[in-house]
Amino acid sequence: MTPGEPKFRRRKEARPGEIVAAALQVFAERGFAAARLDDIAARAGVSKGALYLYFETKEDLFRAVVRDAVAPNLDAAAAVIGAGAEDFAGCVRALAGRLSALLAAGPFAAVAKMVVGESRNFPDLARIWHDQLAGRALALLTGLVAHGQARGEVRAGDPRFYAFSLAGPLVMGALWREVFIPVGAAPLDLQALAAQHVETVLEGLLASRGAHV
Amino acid sequence: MTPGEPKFRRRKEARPGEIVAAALQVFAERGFAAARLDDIAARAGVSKGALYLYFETKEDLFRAVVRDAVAPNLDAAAAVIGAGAEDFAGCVRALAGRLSALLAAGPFAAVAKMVVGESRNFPDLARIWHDQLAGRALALLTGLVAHGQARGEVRAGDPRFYAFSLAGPLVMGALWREVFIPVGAAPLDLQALAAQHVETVLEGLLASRGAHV
Amino acid sequence: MTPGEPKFRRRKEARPGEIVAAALQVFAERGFAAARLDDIAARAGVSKGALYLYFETKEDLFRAVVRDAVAPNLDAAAAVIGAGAEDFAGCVRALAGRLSALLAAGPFAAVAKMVVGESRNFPDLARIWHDQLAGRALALLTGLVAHGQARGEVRAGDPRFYAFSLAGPLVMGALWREVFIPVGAAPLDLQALAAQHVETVLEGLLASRGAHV
Amino acid sequence: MTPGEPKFRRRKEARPGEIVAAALQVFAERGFAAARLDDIAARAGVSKGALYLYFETKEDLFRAVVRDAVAPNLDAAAAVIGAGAEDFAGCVRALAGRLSALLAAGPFAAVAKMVVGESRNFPDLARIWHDQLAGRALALLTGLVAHGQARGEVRAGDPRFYAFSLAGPLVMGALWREVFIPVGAAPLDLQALAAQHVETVLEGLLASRGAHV
DNA sequence: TATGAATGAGAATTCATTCAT
DNA sequence: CATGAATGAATTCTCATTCAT
Repeated sequence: MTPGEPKFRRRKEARPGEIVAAALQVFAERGFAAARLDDIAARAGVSKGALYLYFETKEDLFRAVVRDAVAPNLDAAAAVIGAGAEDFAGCVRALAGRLSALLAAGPFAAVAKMVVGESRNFPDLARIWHDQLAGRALALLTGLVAHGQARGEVRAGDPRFYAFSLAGPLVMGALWREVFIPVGAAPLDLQALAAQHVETVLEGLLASRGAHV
Repeated sequence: MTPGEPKFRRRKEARPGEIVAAALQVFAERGFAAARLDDIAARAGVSKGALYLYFETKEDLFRAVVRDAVAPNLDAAAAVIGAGAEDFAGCVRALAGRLSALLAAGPFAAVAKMVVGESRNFPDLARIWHDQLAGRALALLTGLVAHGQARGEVRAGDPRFYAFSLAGPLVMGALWREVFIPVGAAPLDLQALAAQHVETVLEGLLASRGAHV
Repeated sequence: MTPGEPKFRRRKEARPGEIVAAALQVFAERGFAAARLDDIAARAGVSKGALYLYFETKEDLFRAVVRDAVAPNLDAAAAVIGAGAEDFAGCVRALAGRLSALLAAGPFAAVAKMVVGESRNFPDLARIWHDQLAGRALALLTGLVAHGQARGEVRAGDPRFYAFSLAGPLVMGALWREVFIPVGAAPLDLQALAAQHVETVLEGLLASRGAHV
Repeated sequence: MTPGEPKFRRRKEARPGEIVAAALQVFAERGFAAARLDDIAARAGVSKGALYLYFETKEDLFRAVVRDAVAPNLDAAAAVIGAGAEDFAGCVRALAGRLSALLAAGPFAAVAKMVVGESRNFPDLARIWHDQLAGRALALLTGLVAHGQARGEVRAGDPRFYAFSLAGPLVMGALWREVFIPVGAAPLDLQALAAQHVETVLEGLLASRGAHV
């Protein structure tokens, strides 16, 4: 539109990323079916036809969005795994900090919302999300707990359930923000929630216990 | 067939309910936009036109589905509130049992998935869901915690965060089942998860604490 | 348009035929790819969407057009076969008369043009056309010739080639009319052509031969 | 690669011809509308943009293809005309041989198929085809017959119809090959067909006649 | 000349909604 | 009340054409 700007920006390399970024916004706002390719193209600053230079179909673009959201977070998760040399409590505290930072900052929660909403229509995406991210993270936590149990640091019990006890409030908090804040719910500080939750789940809610500390 | 003897005459009062039930299934499977009124009508055993005798638009039907899922659970929640005369731990244990039973049995989790997926397209539904159900339940829990703190039963801390600590694993578990079980994830026993989680969050994960008990 | 006419003509039985007839016109004029569903719908007096109540896709409609053109002519061909009790020359004369009448009257030539033009894009249609019509007719002629040879009525030679000698001028004439008359070529009386051709091919062009008769 | 040594430098004069040759293939396979310029460019080994250096539009390219197929055959036809000094039967035999050779070898039949299929969309091409080729050839044959009649070599009758009797089987044979052989029809030897047909049409099919020879 | 990324008008297809019956 | 044929606006996707490089 601006006369100074070139009509054809010759940058094939940058385009897919720009399009995926625009698509993420629109898909997160509208969901897959209600998102219009027109809107995505407009937000990416390209024509509708240009989308098809980089992605075969709307579904293909959707997959790219989810995959692009998965990949970087895989690295983050791996980094946390690598740092797992500490004792159980320390490890859990570190994890909670990083995870809540991730959830609060990135498009992570938005993509999760999409995956939840479209899991039946795109089972392979749900599978990717599970196999690459959610399932892997849960397995990591489960292993951490089991390891702690083996070392006598953690009390007996189903370690997978403990993983839900550890992660659930953060997941719920992230979705809560995504879903209810836009319609007027009270703000929610994910990192503060994470910090308090970790101590809670480690030490217990009951005061009688806390008194012993 | 015989005019005089309407053996299987469908009572018109039942129709809306049948349609809402059919719509719940289809909406839960496909999401709002991808759900076809043809399918809903077919599953309800009525003609497509008949839908419009009871609901103005597709959106109207969707709202009815969500509202119908909210209403009965409001009563259930109220019942739990009424039973809140016990001590904090007992009250939490009772709540967890009932809530996990609700989540495991009803269409609750499926509707939650829809609300999550369509929260941006139907902000008023997200608002209803929040104001009538999720927010109310969270406030109930928050109040319970605050009451426990006032009585010295619960340690210090942000009671709203504690509410997330209490409810999050159940919410995450319910969505997990809804999203990942259909694509091959390991089964998840929500009630067992609830039972263990309650003890965990009350007593703490750490073995050193448990020893004091 | 006329106020007296009902907006919704409730005649599910008649519609497919009307649509196929309209489609035949448009496909014959434009070819498959260049034909617009809008035009077909308009010519059939229905909305674009109505097309999809009766035909899955544009291809499906095209196939229906070709098939509908084949079926009735099969009966006509069968009738000619059934009348094969006479001597060779009489049989050929009868065939030529009926065939030229068919070609001159029906949508036969127009459909043939379509099949020719789209044979690579719709090989199955070319196959149907061959197996049900063209190949069958050629085989009929070939058999007729062979029978005549066996009875000593027809001179030696490849009977299939003779079949081309018999039918070719009619086929060429039909396509000629279809292709060149619209662009200003001189008119062509197919039936007169058929009548003269039959005598020609039976008796020979050469005058010296004719003198012997 | 080395600027000084253009080993495989494509001569620009050859380009249009290469493009037309590629376009002929694609148009013959797909028809005009279904042919994609991408495919033509790829088959010609040039970029899509390069097409527009030589041809204004897709239609323009299509016209070039048809015209290029017409031109050389005009010369061949003229040569046959020039050789018309012989008697009628000899002239016809010579024509049949050359014509069948042309049809069997070149892209003639494929282009004819295109012209048939697109005659309504490109009436000027049908006109060119008629005025330059088909009509001219038919007129040549008609004149030949009339000449033969004037010399008492050919029996009475409409000479134009006789031209169809002479050419029709070859035309039908050529289209038959083009349309039905690709879908599994029995092979067809055009030259043998031509050879037998000429004798047939000259002498007559009937054995009683042949006996007089 | 030559390229190929980008455009955008155009076409097929879908589906919520209407309405004559 | 109930039906389901019909509608047509909306959306995805294609591809001839352009133009900065």
